[in-house]
Formats: sequence, C-alpha cells, structure tokens
Amino acid sequence: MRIGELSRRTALSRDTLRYYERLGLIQSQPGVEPTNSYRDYPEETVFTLEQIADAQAAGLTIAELSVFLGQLDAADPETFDAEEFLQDRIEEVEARIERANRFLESLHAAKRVLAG
Amino acid sequence: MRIGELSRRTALSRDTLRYYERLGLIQSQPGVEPTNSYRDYPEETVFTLEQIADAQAAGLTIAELSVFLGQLDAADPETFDAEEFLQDRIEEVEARIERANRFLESLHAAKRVLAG
DNA sequence: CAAAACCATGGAGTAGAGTCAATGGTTTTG
DNA sequence: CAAAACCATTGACTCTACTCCATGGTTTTG
Repeated sequence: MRIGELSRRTALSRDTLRYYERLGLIQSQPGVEPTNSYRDYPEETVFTLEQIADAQAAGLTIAELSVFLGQLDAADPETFDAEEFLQDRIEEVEARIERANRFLESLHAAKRVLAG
Repeated sequence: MRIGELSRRTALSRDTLRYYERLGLIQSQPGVEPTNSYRDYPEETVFTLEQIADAQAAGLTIAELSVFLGQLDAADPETFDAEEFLQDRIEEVEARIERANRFLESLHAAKRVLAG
C-alpha cells in the first residue's frame, strides 16, 4: 500500500512514517509502477507499527526497538547477548508497568477525593 | 534536607532537582542558617519525587504533572474541569499499561523463541 | 586551616522523537 | 483536462526533558 493509506490506517503522519523508515524500523519497496517514485509498503507494516506503538508505551527508545525489530541479530554476535538484552528489557518494562499502576491508583484516589 | 541528600535519596541529579523546582514540581525554603544561600527541602519532597517518577512511567508530561501535583486547582475553575482531567488521564494511563503489557508478552515470546 | 566537598544562579547545550516547509513531480476526480 | 489530492526528498525547525559549564560563595574534614 502507499504511504497515504498506511498513514490513515495507523493514525501516524506521513512524516512520522518516513522518519521511522529512515531509521530502519519499517521498509518499503519501489512500487509496481515504474513511472513514479511512489513507495509500496507491505501489509505487515501495519502490524509492525502497532508493535512500535506498544514498545514506546512500554518505554523503549527507538534505538532499543531497532534491535528488537531487527530480530535481535546485532552486528557482533560475540559481544551482543540477545537473551540478556531481552531479560533487561523485560525487567525494565515490568518496573515501568508497576510504577504506572501505582500512579493509576493515585489518579483514582484523587478522583474519589473530588467526588466524595 | 539539602539538595545533596535529596539527590542521593532519590537517585536524581542536583540539576534535575533544580530543574523540577524551576518548573514548580517541588519546593524548598531558604534554610535555617541565614549565613548562606543553601535551600532546605522538606522530607515529603522524597515522596513527591517518587510520584513524579511514577507519573512519568505512566506517560504523563511534566505539564500534566504540574496540574496534578498542584492539587488540580488550575487558574480558572470555570474552564478547568478537574474530574474530566482525571478521567482523561486515567483512560490514557490504562491504555498505556495495556500496550506495555502486550509488548511485555512479545518480549517473553521472543525469549522463548531464543531459548527453544 | 587548606583542600575537598558542597551549594546557588544563569545560561548554553544535548538527545530523542518527531514536525514543517519548499520544491517538484504524479494520480485521481468532477 | 484542470484542479485537487497524492507522493518523494532534503533540510531546517520544534518541543520536552534534561545536562553541562562557568562563576563564585560556604561547609566539612583530615
């Protein structure tokens, strides 16, 4: 699909999509028509972008995401430990969710005070 | 307490603490000694900073946090609806937590693939 | 008491994640 | 077929949340 449709379906701006593509988070192909320079995004990009949104909500940076989306095969498999990377991310995300839940409870408490 | 102790106890840099104070998230007093310009932070600041960390993990911006920490009494009570503000934050945070949990599952799945 | 550690203020600089604008082509549509 | 809608590329700009630096004064400590 073209970038316009992808933008509509993901609610992300074209600029954001191009930005993600520059960073390598998503990819596109030249498109079937050779007459223009329009790019073609595969259907699965929609799913990838959903994952990106989830990962960002979980607090990952785009650099970390790149590693995750790149199937975790970093340049040097000698120095990069994929399992360790995943374990570290898991712990960070769990900690973040805990904090978020604690804050959610504060929000509810504040609301009860207002109402009561 | 002085800023150094607060920094140690919260693991936040002095610069960050001063930054937060400039934005009004925390407050300090001139300190008992009149001979210097050292500021004194009340004990409760530690708790406030914990809340700030939680709120940030939950995805709130500092601007939103200011409203929340300011006891929700915005300038004009005619145009500002505190209950609505809280409800909106609650929904956003819940959505964020859902996304984060979904991503956490992706991390676990990736780890299983690596191991298995 | 001198060196090390601490403090304040002001302003500049940085990193991350987009966002905007200019320019110039290509499709779609009424 | 012309206007409207779409697309690509480049580079500059913005915003948020810090972080660093320079300067100069104050405490603490061996």
